[in-house]
Amino acid sequence: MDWAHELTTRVSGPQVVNDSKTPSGTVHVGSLRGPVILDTIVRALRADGIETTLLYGVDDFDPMDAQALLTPDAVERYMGVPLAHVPDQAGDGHASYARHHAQVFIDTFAGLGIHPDRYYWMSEIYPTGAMDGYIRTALDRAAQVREIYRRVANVQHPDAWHPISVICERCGKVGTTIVTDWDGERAFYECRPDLVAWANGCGMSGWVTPFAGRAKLPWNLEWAAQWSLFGVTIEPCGKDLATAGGSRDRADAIAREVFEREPPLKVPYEFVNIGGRKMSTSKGHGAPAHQIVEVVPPEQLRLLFLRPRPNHAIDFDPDGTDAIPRLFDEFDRLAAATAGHEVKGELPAGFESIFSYSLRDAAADVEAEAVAFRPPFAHLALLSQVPGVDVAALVEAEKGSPLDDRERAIFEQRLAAVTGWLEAYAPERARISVAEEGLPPEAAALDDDQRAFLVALLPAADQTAGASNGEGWQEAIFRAAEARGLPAGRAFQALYVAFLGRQNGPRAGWLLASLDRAFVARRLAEAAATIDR
RNA sequence: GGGCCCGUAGCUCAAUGGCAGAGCAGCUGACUCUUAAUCAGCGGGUUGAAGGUUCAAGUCCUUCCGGGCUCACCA
Repeated sequence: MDWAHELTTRVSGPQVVNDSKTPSGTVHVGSLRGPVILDTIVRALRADGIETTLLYGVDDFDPMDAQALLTPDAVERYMGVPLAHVPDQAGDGHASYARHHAQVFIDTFAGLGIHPDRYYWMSEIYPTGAMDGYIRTALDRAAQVREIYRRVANVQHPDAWHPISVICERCGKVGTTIVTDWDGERAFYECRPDLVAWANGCGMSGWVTPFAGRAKLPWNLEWAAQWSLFGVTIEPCGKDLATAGGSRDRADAIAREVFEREPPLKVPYEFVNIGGRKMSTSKGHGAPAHQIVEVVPPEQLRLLFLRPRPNHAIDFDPDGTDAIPRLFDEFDRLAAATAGHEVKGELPAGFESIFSYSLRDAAADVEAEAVAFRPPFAHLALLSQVPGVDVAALVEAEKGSPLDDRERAIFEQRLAAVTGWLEAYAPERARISVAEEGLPPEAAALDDDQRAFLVALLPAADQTAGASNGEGWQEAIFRAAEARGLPAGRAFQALYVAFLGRQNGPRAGWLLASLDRAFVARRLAEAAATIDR
């Protein structure tokens, strides 16, 4: 967490933190690292008393370029059109395609406790004329812009190329137009059928005044213009943009040389890998991104993203591993430490900050959150697998007092996470299943004392006089073990082996209480009778 | 080809240039009511390799090996 506070020592005066995103498709979990870093920086700045504004841009004036997300009949008409001018394909009431997809990530951010002071929409900014000064400067200095592209990015545009994309007056596309002349007030553009492979221009050409929303700066220039327009002082960016000669380098050079303003402090960050590989929903790495959000609540997801330094790639492999339970455990450990409890092992520097920045609510009472009761994930996973058990009651029993409202919310969130984890990610060893078909082969290894114990337990399975609930069974188990002089641990082990085929399991009393009584009696007798070796 | 990151215990990761450490897993033991919990203890390393700087290198420099991501049209 030191990384965020280190950052605060490198700046002075009020800060404007900015990021932006093109609302062209769905949000995947890896793309949430940037926003979490952004939000963490803002919280750290404010914690150090630095006046900070968080801006988030919606680049909805960018051309539509994702064919797969358009209905087939809309492809020819809308590919290349500004996202804000494409109708909502989902037909669920949004004003445009851009509004629909932007809403998805705005909602996702809110779910993670990320609340920019202002979302700005480029489709609204351009028509106000706010960008006109930058458009004019860029066109006046077109030769300089071309030189920067060549020098910084090794991109050679034709001499007639100008850094502006006009929105075609006839077909409305912005991705297909090229400006080849500029007379100081008007730009000459052509809407070419073959300018880009993914969209077809209509062939229109003509002179147009490229202001007030009739044209759009290319991304690198638009980025630099945003910095000047909003006075941005800090802006993180992913490694795809941060690479040498990449988008950020070009925008930096344009900011300095064309718009004559020092670019904001750059915070490059690495991506998130699944099992050491690029995140993929189709390559069998087993971690469809949207599923992770269902299983990892906001606080744990924030922790995952903000704990490592931004320039470290995160390797997160939830599939068949205990990565998710450990994430919860680490969160709980940080909570305990923040609450002032003794915890095992070393604590990272600034662990209180890591904990408080992981909380969804930036204004949360950190102390109250830290002391709130949180049932351990793995334990909950076991309890939840025993049919007929009142998990909430057991959790309250563990706590020793009723859960308050906040604790109940945490519990329910965790129970949902546990359920999702068991369904989608949990390793086999975490799953409990009763061997209903027959006695597990492992029962052959039971010794005489254990068999005697099982016999002694038989009366508890009696239809009328037997144990009636989990607690009754639990008591019967201890009594039977004591009567045979068997240590409780070995008694429980005998039961787990007989019913689950494994050395351990969830609370045995409740497990047995959940099963059919005749079945329990039969199984106890079978296991007790097994011939040893 | 350019750039970035990584390589330290079985796994995930720490270590202002100053005695290589945690968590989890593992092993051993304790436990008459949370039994995958809890408590106590143990083992585990040529820090990818080679050179260099230094009183001192996991850390800084050079080269190499390996892994990964990313850019190279647009955004």
